[in-house]
Amino acid sequence: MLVQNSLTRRLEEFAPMENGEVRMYTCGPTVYNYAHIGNFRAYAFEDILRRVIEFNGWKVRQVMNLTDVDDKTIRGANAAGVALADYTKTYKDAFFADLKTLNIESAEVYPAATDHIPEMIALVAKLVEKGVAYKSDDGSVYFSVRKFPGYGKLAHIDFDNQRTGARCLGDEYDKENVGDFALWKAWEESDGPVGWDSPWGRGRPGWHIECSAMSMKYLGETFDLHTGGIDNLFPHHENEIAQAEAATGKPFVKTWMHCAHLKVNGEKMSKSLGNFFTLRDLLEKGWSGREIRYVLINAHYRAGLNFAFTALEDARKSLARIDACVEKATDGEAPAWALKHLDDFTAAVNDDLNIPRAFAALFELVREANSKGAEGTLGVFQHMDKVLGLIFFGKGGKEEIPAEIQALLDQRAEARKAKNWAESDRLRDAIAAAGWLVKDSKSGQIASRI
RNA sequence: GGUGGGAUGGCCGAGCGGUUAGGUUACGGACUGCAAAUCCGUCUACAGCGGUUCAACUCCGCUUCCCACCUCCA
Repeated sequence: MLVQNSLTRRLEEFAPMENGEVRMYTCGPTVYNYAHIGNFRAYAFEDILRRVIEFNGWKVRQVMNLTDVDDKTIRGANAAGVALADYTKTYKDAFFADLKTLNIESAEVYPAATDHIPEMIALVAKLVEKGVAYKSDDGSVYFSVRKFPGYGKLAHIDFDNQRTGARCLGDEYDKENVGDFALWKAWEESDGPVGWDSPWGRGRPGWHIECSAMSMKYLGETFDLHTGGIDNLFPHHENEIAQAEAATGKPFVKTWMHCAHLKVNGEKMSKSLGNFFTLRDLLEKGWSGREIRYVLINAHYRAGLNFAFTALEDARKSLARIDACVEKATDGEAPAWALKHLDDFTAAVNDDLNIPRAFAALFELVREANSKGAEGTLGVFQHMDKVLGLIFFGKGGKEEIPAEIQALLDQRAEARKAKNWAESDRLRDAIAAAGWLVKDSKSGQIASRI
């Protein structure tokens, strides 16, 4: 299995570091709102990643954090006048429901930041002890990036040659260096009831510290894989490395992977452009999780993905074609040509998760099964679906044919037997008007909901 | 200004120094009483301009445009 490591910017052979089990950390949602489809592109990518790892016969121990304390969650909770935990619970629940909708496999652990404050305080304390972090006058604790050689190795940024961005100049924090980031933030008026006691006074953790603390708690000080959206590469992941490695003196993560952003109709998704969609928005428009999943995974994860409604339409038709073929597929020994397509499929997913190429192999299988017969191909479809997770997922079981439709079908069968084509066509139109499509096959009429 | 990633046929979207990606659409054919489905075929695709090469969509340079990151957005 070959994957691109963001750390080296190279394709590398990937295998578990120990015991055939991959320890993987994926940055999860900040639960202050319903997640949008751009967020879900990242989770879908991570789902594909873990499925391909499993496809290769390895086990996965995945940890996905829930950021339930930060500026946005605090602001939202205080504005709504509810406790932080109550406020975030709504969005935690929604997030898990959405993962189910998209058939994203569950991680083994979903640690919430607020359940791990002691671990974070301990890590910050260790960094202070080691002299790479300092307390400022306002009671916040900052990480001193100058004290960590190699800061910038993930983002490949040379900080000695960086000009100070305009955004930093107005910074009111009491930092020694503009690049220093908060490990612990002193309590402020706007935090309201949110806060925890610490050796540095009341406050709350900085954003980055939760991932370092929780990943090491559940996966160890060095683990296999860490992923997220490309925007997390810097500063978030860079800072995670700094925190973890400065504390332990050991390499934090072997392989980092990042997926590109999603655009909508060629533009950046934003509320002002009116092209901002949550998963729920799309479901309301009548698209299924299965169709959305198809669009989200049918582009290489490192390439920008253009989310368009025409792509959803294409997905719907493509899935219908797959369904029709799978319907005919049977158990038994797979023909050689089907196994050839499975080989192509396997090679594609192991080549840095090339899912579009994997789909091509799937469609070659469909086409050949349609022309040569689908006997014995079921197992191949099932095998491919271990990675894709949409061939057998959410197909929407066959709808029961209502009695009045069945009556029309029976009449039509009679008319056809008598070769009364005019009557047959009239009945077909009548059935269509009632919302059902009739197809005539060798084995008789097949009716399906339009 | 710095850094990174892009521009592929009507649309979506892979890819490689020379051989069909795939999906979807449109058109034609086979099949069908007619449809539908299915199969087969077709549509001067590689942003522009130079260069390297026997050969470039694929490598190099320049130009145009797009996206991302540059200190808490997947």
